[in-house]
Amino acid sequence: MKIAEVSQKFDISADTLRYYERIGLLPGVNRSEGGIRDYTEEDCNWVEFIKCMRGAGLSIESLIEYVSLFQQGEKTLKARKEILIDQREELENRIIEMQETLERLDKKIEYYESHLIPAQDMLVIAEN
Amino acid sequence: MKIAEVSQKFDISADTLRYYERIGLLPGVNRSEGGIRDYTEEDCNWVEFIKCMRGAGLSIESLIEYVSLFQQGEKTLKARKEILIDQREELENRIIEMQETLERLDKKIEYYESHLIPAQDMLVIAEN
DNA sequence: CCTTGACTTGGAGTCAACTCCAAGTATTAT
DNA sequence: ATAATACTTGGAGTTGACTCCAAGTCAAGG
Repeated sequence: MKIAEVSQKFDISADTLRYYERIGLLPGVNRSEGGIRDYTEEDCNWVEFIKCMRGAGLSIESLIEYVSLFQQGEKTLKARKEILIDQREELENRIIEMQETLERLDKKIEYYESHLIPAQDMLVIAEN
Repeated sequence: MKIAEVSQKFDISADTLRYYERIGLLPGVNRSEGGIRDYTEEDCNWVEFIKCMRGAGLSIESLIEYVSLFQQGEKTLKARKEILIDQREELENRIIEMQETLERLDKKIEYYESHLIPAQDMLVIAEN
């Protein structure tokens, strides 16, 4: 699969794909004789995985580390698992924080919904 | 309240507070005769609010718009409510996406937990 | 009054994560 | 074979959100 197809399939710009490769996040992509990238099925899986994890806010740094350990084989199973657990924890915390903020927004919207907000109560809207 | 206190109270650097003021996210902070910032209770509420919303990933741009409408008074109630609803929606979508990723991470961790991963199954870990 | 430390400004610098560019090479359609 | 299109590279530029800096002003203690 050429870069343009991968780009379209996963809605990631070709520049970003090349960038990921450059920084070691997507290593070992095969090339044709002419030097043109040819993504395997496995490469595509990684692309999809990275896109998903980046979408959830995992840092590129931690993903590079994960991928790099992966490439070093079975002896890194433990370290890889630890990264996953760490990142899982951080993600969960972010989600919890965001849910609290969501609830806060809901309350604010309720205030606005009840058309009962005189100017002097505006402060309350900001506070809550 | 002086900037250093506000900075400490909300764990936001004084530079960031000044930056927020400059870009119109935290307008109308009072000054002493000498020109030194003196945050009111209401200013502090805004600081806290902004910190919370930024923490959940709302863009500074949308927050500036909200604050700016707020300052224009009651006639902007509808527009403000719309911003809140839009942002709430986006936030919810992000949360949902992140929860899916959390579940995916959990599955991956489970794989690692069951010490049954031979080298040729590594692909599966990447895929799932 | 003088020193010390906190505050002020405008503007420059940093960081992560892309995104774009120019010059060149490869592939494909005619 | 040639033109048009897609790909390559290294490196520069951009964006959002800060973060730092220098030079100057202000305020509190001795």
